[in-house]
Amino acid sequence: MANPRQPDAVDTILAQWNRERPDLDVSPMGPIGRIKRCAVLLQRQLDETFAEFGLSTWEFDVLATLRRSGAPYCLAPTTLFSTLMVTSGTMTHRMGKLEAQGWITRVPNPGDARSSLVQLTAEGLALIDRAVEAHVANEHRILAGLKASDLALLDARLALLLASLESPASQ
Amino acid sequence: MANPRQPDAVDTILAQWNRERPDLDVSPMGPIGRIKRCAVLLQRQLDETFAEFGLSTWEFDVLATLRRSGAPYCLAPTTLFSTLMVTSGTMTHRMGKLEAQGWITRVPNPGDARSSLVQLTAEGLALIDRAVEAHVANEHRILAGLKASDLALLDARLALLLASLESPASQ
DNA sequence: CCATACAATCTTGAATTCAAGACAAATCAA
DNA sequence: TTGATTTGTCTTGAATTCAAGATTGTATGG
Repeated sequence: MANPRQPDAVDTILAQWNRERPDLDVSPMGPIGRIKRCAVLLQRQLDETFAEFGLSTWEFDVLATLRRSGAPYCLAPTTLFSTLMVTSGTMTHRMGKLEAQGWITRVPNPGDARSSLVQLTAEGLALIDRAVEAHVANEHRILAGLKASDLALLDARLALLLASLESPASQ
Repeated sequence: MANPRQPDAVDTILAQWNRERPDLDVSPMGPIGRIKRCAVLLQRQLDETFAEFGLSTWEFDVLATLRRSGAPYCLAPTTLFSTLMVTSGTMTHRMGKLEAQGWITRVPNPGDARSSLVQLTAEGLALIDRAVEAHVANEHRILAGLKASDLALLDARLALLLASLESPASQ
C-alpha cells in the first residue's frame, strides 16, 4: 500500500521482540528507538563540523546559546544550564574550560552577588559566528536526502511529541 | 492554516537565530533540535522504569539485546558493541559489571579463541523479561499523548531519516 | 612453515557528566 | 532586625565513555 522503504536497524529489533515476546505490543519501540538512534547518528555528523573549528558539541552549544541571545551576549549560568539541560555542576566545569580558551569571560552580576554573568569575548563571538554558518550548512546537507514534504511532516509531528514531553503533565 | 500548536523550546531557538542571523536559513535546526531534545526527555522517562528494576539504561540495553537474540541468549562481544553503537572498550567495561552482578556469564567461543561469548544467566533472563514488560508499558504511557495517526506519520518519517543516516553514502 | 596482515578484545588515561552536598547571598515572615 | 527558607553556584567523588594502543589469536600468501 504505502511506500515500501528499506529496513533499518529498528525493524530488526522489532522483529526480534515479536518473535521472542509475541505477548507484548512493542510498537512504541519503533518511534522511540528511531529517535534515539537518529539522535546518535545525527550527533556524529554534527561533531565533524564542530571539530573543524576546534569545538566539541558542548562548547558549540554554550557559545551558540550566548550568541543567539543577542547583544551583549551575556547570560546567567542558571539560564545556560537550564536551557542546555545539564546540571549546575556541569555548567561550572564548562565555563571554566571556555574561559581558559578565552571564548567567554565572567562579569559581575550587578543585581545578584551570588552569581556572575557569562559573556562572549570578541574571539568567542567571531568563532561561533563562523562555526554556526558551517553548522547550518552541514545540517542542510545531512537532511538533503529527505523530500521537503517528508521533512515538514516529520518536524510537525516531532513538535507535537516534544510539546507533550515538555508539558508538566508528562513528568 | 494547519493546526496551531503550543510552542516548544525549539521554536524559541529558531526565533532567536532568525533575529540574530537573518542571513542564515536555520530551518534544519527544527527537526534536528527536536530529535535531540526528544531523545533526552524520552531517556529520562525510560530511566525511571529501569531504576525500578535496579537497572541503568546501558544495563537494560545489553540484557535486552541478549534477550531478543533468542535462546541460548548468547552473543559475541563484537556483535553487542556494534549493535549498541559503543566502542569495544566500553563493552569490556559493561561486561565486567554485568558479570559481577550475576546477570551474564562468559562461555568459551569454540570457533575463535580470541573471544568468549556472552550469555544471559537464569537470573539475567528472569530480570530482563520482567523489566521489558514494564518498559514497554512505560513506552505506551509516554506516547499516549499522541494520536495514533500522528504517531504513525512520525514513525514513518523517522524511518526514512534513519535509513538515510544509516546508509553508507551519508558517512 | 613462516611472515605478514587482519580481527577481536582488553588496557590505559583523559574527558565529561551527574548526584549530593556545601556554601553564600537573597528573600520572606514576623 | 532576625531567623528560616530559598536560590545560585561550586566542590567532590563516582560512573560512564571514548580514543589510542597493546595483546593475542586467526587467516593468507609464498
